[in-house]
Amino acid sequence: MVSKKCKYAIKALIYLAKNQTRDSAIFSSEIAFEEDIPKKFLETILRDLRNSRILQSQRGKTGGYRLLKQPEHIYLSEVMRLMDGPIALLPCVSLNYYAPCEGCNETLCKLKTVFESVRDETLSVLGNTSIKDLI
Amino acid sequence: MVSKKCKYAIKALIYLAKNQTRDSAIFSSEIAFEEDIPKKFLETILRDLRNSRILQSQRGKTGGYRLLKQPEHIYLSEVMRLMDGPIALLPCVSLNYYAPCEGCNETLCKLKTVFESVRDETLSVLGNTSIKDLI
DNA sequence: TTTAATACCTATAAAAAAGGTAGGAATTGT
DNA sequence: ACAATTCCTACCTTTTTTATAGGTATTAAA
Repeated sequence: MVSKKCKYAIKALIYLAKNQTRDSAIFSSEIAFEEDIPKKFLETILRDLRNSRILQSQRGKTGGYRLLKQPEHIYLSEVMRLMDGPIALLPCVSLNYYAPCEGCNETLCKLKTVFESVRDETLSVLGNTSIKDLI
Repeated sequence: MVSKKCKYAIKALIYLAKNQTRDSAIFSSEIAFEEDIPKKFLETILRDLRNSRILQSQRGKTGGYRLLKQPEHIYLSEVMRLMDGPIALLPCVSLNYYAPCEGCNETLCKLKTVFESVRDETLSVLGNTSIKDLI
């Protein structure tokens, strides 16, 4: 399941994308109020998005957040990986968070090929859907 | 991610399928030992599988477990739903565990259609892979 | 230079879920 | 009667999720 944190991140990104044309940066408090997201929780989410160069931030009295990447280049797969970790359902088939299965012969394990298929099908959707598509 | 509980269930089912031809039922202790699954934990898993008519059990000294459904009719989607709940990544697109999204207009929400696609693609794999396919 | 409003940072905490155990009751073939 | 099993309820521990508290650093404007 997609976590609340991840849903909040997507909502915030959509909000920022819709209000991109504004002159000033957008306060986290505004996003929190408009999208009904706990303020302090949202701050940690926006910081993560800034750290991975999806947003840029400005400090001080007239500070706030802006998109750094354009909405059409922010894919759901990227946001979900950032917030929730792997897309894959097994660590041993994860592209970005690979970890070996304990006590399972990967060359013989037939589960592996099944969950590689699931991963590929899932990524073909999430890797082709951007924030722009959600507006 | 698939939980350990679910992996244990799949392993146990594969073990039972491989040893189907035996005269006697198979002890949970044997499965636990052979597949390296905590014994007491496995008992609760086998009970769930029996309650949903995938296994049948026999009590007493010569008791044990047997498959009730044939391996080719036990699909991963069924086992995963039983162990981990919904396949879908959002409650509002779950076929078997539907729950409305709070504070999200479902008719307008574009996330919904995206995650319906993910669900359908995932089910097309998991709903067509049986325990027999994993042996 | 003060002030006020913001982003930023670290630590903490409450709630839920995952993973597993304990102890014994009920059942059944020998 | 006995031994070995399934079955059942309750509990426990650790990890993850979902936040909150309290303050520091930064910046524009008064």
